[in-house]
Amino acid sequence: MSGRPGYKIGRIRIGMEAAILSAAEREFAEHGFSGASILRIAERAGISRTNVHYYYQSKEELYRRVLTRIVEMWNDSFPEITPEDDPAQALEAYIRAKLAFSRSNPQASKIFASEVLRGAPLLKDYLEQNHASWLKGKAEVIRAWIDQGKMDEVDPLHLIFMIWSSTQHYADFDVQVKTALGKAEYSEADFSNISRTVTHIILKGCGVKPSGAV
Amino acid sequence: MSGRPGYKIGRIRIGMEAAILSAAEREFAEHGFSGASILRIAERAGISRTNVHYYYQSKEELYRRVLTRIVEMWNDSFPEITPEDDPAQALEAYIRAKLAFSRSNPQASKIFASEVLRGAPLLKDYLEQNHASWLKGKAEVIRAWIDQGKMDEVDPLHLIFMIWSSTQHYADFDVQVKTALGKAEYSEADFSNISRTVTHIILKGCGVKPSGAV
DNA sequence: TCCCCGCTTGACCATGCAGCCAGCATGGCG
DNA sequence: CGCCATGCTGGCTGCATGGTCAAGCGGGGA
Repeated sequence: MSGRPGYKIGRIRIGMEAAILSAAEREFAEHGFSGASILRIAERAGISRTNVHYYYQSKEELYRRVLTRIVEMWNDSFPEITPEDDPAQALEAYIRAKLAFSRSNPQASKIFASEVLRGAPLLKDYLEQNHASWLKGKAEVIRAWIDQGKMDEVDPLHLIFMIWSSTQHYADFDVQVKTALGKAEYSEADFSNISRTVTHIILKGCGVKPSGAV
Repeated sequence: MSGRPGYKIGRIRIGMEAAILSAAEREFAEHGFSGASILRIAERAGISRTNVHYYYQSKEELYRRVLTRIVEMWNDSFPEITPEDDPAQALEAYIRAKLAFSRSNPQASKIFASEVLRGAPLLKDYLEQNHASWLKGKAEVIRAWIDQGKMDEVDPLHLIFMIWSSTQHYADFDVQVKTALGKAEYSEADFSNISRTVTHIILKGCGVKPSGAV
């Protein structure tokens, strides 16, 4: 606490917790909550099973930590939108950001999906409080754009869900998509393809002109 | 075997297997493969745990049966599309059908999603053989439409994925959506809203005119 | 009436897993 | 050099679960 701050106190702890969280993220993404095993998490992290319990008392506590971390990353990763924005630019930027997130954090996406799929017992609160009002905020901005005649009269909420689902899809259902593409991994070209197609359809579908550039 | 055919032989069996499959479908939809328990499946079906094993030797066998049933329903539920079709009508019909399926068979959707999410170990074969070529067929039709100038130049495969994901979303992520809507269940109005929004964005986004009707 | 066969069940077994505890290692600070 | 908090481990317990088996049940046909 004194001297070199944070030198001794939990120096190892910090590293271990990060390692465990990372291992847990992979494990939960591949097996879901009930399918995940603490033993495998330990093996992934290269430590003993008991040691996982030293840092996280219960499986659920560990899982909760993983979930909140994901939600935090989420909140930090997406651009704000305002009624004054140009819908074309704002939506395009948003789609790009969402897709980039699916690309760089596929596990996060999968864990979230798997949690919602099983009824979101541990995300109920978050969904009801933060997420619902977050969605409401976005929907109001889109509503404003519509009222300003900047875009077609579409249901804002369902537009958001369309963007959400079609970007999320490439992380959650990657096996299905990759099989269809006949590839083991996405290529750069695939991603620009996806980005172009989704952006094109969403923007044009909402009746907004693509931003000035080609 | 002789006499009144099918009278005695497995008369009960037929009913039991159906009851178990139905119970299993609900259980797997709510808990995924590893989270599902044969005991709970038995309780849902109102029979003893051992009796489930009498009809289905192993959990995996039961799960496989559920999966193949879903895939079969799938294959029967969606309209064919041909290069001669009007894209507007064909796509709209397709979206409607897909959405109707998500609505009436949310469990099927969820089970499929959950299986793909965990890497589709039991669907690999299906995905590689049937599903991939099915997608390819659809993509070729869309390609033809594009070449005929009936719609914009969009990547056919990703268009299909967009339709797929945005319709599937309302079954798989229903908790999230329902929370956002502030409802416990979808209403008729919600569904026509969804249908209208998705259809509008997809059709217009692809550059096809809505079919003759208003 | 009696027997056969499909159906049903309770008891049993093995396994994998989460969680706890008591004790051991270790490395930095006095 | 010795102390002690932090870190780490093996072993144990209890529980849920999948799966097997041998024995009972019951209804329809001979």
